[in-house]
Amino acid sequence: MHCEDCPIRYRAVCAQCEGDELATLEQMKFYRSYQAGQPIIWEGDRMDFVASVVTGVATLTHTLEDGRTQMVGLLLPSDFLGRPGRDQAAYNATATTDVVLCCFRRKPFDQMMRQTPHVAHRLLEMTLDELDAAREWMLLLGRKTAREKIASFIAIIARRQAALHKRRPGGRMQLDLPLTREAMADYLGLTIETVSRQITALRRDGIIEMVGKREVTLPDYDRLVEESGDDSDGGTLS
Amino acid sequence: MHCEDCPIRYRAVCAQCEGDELATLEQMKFYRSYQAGQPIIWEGDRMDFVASVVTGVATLTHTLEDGRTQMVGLLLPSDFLGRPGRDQAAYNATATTDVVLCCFRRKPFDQMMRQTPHVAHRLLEMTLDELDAAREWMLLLGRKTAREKIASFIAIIARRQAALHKRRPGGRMQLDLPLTREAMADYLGLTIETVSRQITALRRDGIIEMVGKREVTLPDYDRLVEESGDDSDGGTLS
DNA sequence: CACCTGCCTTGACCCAGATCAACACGACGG
DNA sequence: CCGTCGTGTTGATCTGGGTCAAGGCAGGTG
Repeated sequence: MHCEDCPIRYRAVCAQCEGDELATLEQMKFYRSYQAGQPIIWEGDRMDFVASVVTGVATLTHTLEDGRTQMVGLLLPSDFLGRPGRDQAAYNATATTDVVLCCFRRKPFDQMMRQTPHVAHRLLEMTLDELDAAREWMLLLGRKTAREKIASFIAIIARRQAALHKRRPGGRMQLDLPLTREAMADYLGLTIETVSRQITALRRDGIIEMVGKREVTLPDYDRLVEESGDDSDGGTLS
Repeated sequence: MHCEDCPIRYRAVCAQCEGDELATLEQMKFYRSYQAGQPIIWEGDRMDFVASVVTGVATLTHTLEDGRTQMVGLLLPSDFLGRPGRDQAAYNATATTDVVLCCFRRKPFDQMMRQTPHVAHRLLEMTLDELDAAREWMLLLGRKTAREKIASFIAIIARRQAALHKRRPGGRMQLDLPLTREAMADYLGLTIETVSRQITALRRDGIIEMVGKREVTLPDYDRLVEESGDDSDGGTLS
C-alpha cells in the first residue's frame, strides 16, 4: 500500500503519519522526472503541487533583469519544494542533474495540512531549518572571501552527503560536486573564473584533491572547515 | 481582559484566536523592554520565551571569529522573535532602538501551538514569509552593487513603513532609517564608508533627500526602485 | 565653557575579485 | 576523421569597494 523507499516518509512530510493518513498521502502522490538542465517551474508560474526530491539535485534561483543570477535554494534528496498555501512559484526551479520528484497535488495537500497537526508541525520545522540555512548562507554571501566561500560550499556538500550515508563528517572522505562551476558561482555570488581559481588554489594547498572535475576527496575534513571561516564546525547536518 | 493595542493580536500569532485561546495567550504573556544598543539574547544562550516586537527595532546577527558581522534579520514592530520548538538562540539579537517585546513563555506557547491548529498555521505562514525575505536578501548580498544595495534597503524600509501606515508606497514619501550606518553596513554586506559614500551619491543624484542623518524623503519612490536593480517593484509588503 | 566620545563623511590608495580573452578537453554528430 | 559545443582552466588587466587616515558635527559631562 505505501512506498517504503519514498524518502518523503522519512524526512519530509509524513514522518509520523500512520494508517489512514499515510493512505491518503499515498493516494494523492505521483512522480515526475526531469532531465538535467530542464526547468521544473518558472518564477510566477502557477504551481499546483508541492514535492519532495527523491533523487537528483534541483536549484532555486532569482534573476535580475540583466541576467545576474543568485541561487537561493539547493535541493537534495529529501528536500521539500514548493510553498504550502501559495500557488505561485516565487523562484525558478531547475533540475541540475536528472531529478525525480514525489509530488502531491496542492489542494488535497493543503487540506491535509490543515487537518493534520503533525504535518503542519513537520512543515514548520522544515521551514525553520531552511530559514536557518538561508541565514548561514547570507553570512557566506555578505562576509566571506572567495576562498572561504568555496571551502564552505564543499564542507556543506560533505556534511549533507555524510548525512545521507548516516555518518558524521570527518577525517578522510570522498564526495562529488553535484553542480557545474556556473551553478557553484551562482550559489556563492562569484564568477565561474573565481570559482575555478579558488578550487585550483585549495588543490594546490592540499586542502582538497580532485579526480576529474566533479569528484573531490578530502584528506582532512577539519582542515577544510578551518578554511571555511566558520568557528563552530558544529553538527549542523541540514 | 485582553490588550487591544498589542500588535500580537493583529499580525503575529493570534490573529484568529478567540475566547479561551485568547485568554490563555493573555495569561502567558508579559512585556520586556530593552534600551537602544542593549543585547536581547546571545547566540547559544538559552531562550525561554518567544516574542513579538511591539515597538522599536531589533536585529539578528551572525559574527565570525574575527569580528566580521552579517545581519540576518531585521525585526520591526509586529515581527516575531525566537524559534518555536527550540530553546537555544541561533543568532545574536540586539535592540538597535529602544524596544518593547511582548513575550510568551516557551513551554506553554509550544503546547498551545501543538493544540491550536491555526496558531501553528500562522507561524508557518510567518516563517515562509521570512524565508522569502531571506532569499530576496541573498540576491541583494550576492549580486547587487553597493548603490543597488543602498537603494534596495531604503526601498524595503519605505515599504515596511508604508505598510505600518496601511498605505501603498509610492510618489513622494518620508521615512526614517532605524539603523546606524554600521548596522546598515552589516545588513548589506558593506563597510560603513561605502554606505556613507553611496548615500551621498544617491543624494547628489536627487534620488533621495535627507534631513539630518536618519530622515529620508523620497521625491519619487519609483525612481528609487529603478536604482535598486529589482525588476518587479511588486507589492511585497513584508 | 572646553573636552570628550560616538557617529558620520570624505579623501587617497590598494587589492580581491570581476572582466576580457585565449585555450584545453571530452563528448557528440556527421 | 574532423568540426563544434559545452564545460573548465589560466593569464592579463581593470575596477568597485575595502582599508587607512583625517576631520566634522552633535550631544554629554565635568
